[in-house]
Amino acid sequence: MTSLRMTSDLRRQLILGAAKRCFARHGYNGTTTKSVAAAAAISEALLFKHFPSKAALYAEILSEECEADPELAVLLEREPSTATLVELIRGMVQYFVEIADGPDQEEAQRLRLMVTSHLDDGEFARLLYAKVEKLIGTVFVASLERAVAAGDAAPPRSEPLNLFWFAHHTVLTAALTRLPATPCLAYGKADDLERQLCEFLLRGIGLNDAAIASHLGRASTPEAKETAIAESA
Amino acid sequence: MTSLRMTSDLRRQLILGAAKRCFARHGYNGTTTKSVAAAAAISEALLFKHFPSKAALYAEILSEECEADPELAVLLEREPSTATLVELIRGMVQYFVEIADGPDQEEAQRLRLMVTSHLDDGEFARLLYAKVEKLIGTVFVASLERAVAAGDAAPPRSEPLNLFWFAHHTVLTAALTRLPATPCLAYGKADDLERQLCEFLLRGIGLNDAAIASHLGRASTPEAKETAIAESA
DNA sequence: TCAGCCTAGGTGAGTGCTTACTCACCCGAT
DNA sequence: ATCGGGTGAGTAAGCACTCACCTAGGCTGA
Repeated sequence: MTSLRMTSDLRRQLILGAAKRCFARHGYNGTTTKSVAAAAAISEALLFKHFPSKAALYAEILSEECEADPELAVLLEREPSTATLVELIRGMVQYFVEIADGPDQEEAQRLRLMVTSHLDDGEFARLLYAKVEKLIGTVFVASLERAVAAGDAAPPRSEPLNLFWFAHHTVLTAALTRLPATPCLAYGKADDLERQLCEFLLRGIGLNDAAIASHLGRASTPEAKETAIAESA
Repeated sequence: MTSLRMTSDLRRQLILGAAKRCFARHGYNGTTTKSVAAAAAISEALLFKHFPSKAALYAEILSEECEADPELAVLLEREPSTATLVELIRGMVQYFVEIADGPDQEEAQRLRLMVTSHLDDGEFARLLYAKVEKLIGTVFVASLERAVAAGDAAPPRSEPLNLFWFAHHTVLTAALTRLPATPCLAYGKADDLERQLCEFLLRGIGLNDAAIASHLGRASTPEAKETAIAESA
């Protein structure tokens, strides 16, 4: 094994990256420290110089994975409105639908960790749900209120935040079905799965068809998105 | 280890039951043949007299788990209608919501197997999805058509079957969040989570609020269900 | 009737292999 | 010369799986 010398911090990051890939693909029990060391192109001994145990390595990955997406922050800044609500759902759908065919599989790993947490004690999932709720929940609820006030949506008879979670649930499983090499569901070979999901979710949330059509019809390109944002202000 | 003598078939079933519990709770890699033997109150050697390998035991559980629910068959017999559609969704929601606090945890095990399959090669999930589609899909699509014809639902702009899967996705994750000992989401401490889910899903499918209110408002007891069925005929 | 044995349910004590983890040691740069 | 990055060769425990053996009972045949 001939590997270059490097700083401790960089090595740590390389190990974490390799371990993340391994744990996400094979789960905690299905991953061996030997395979992680091989993926990081180092010896097993060096791995244990950086992390005291396999469990500690796993725990560090989980806590690191809790950090928020920077691109999400953009949505937070937006004025609450029907357009923001639609954009929020569309962004969520897009994110989850594209998880499977992401190039680096990083988002797929996050999904795998999230799901395995549900099968375990659920602690990681609770942490992540809480973070998402703090980040997106408020924008969602405020935007829904505005949409109701503007006559774009029916007043919700449910806890508004739950509507967000229901939508989240839908796209999470949709992404899950596309995780294996051969997808679990074909969705009628739909090429516009994204649009179908958006319509379903927005209807479920309570938006009327006119609002959905007007806000969802356009804005498929970033430029168009900007236009929609400008119009909504 | 003092265990009674018994027939080979009965012993097989006891082992399968114990193994199902183990695999569902800890996954394939997390389950040891020793723990399965202990759960079945027999020696490990006897286990291997009945099943040639751990993998074969797991495979048999998966194929056995593919069998359909008998109670589902009732819904198949019903005349397609808006009421049937609502009942279908309500039944599905009820089934998934009650998974977590089922007494024997048998349904929770099925959910766990289903989800772990998605993280693996997805083969078991594909089988089960295909079976569900054959059983419920036709009734769902036919009922949705009737609902549209009756003016209860907007004509779907999506593949109708996908609407069913979207609804299925939602409740699947909802059940998943309630699988750990402490639920991953509180849903605003909702006691009427079932109703909120039904409304969200039926709206998403395209039913108008009047139809939802009239079909969902009543029929919370079996007797009322019968009434609704009779009225829908 | 009953010794004798034969079979099928059942097990304790392993087998070889893999796992997480350790330790004595190496080497290049300061 | 020393110190931190790096390793080969372990170790003890745990894994899936096996084998020689045990024992209760049913069925012979004399």
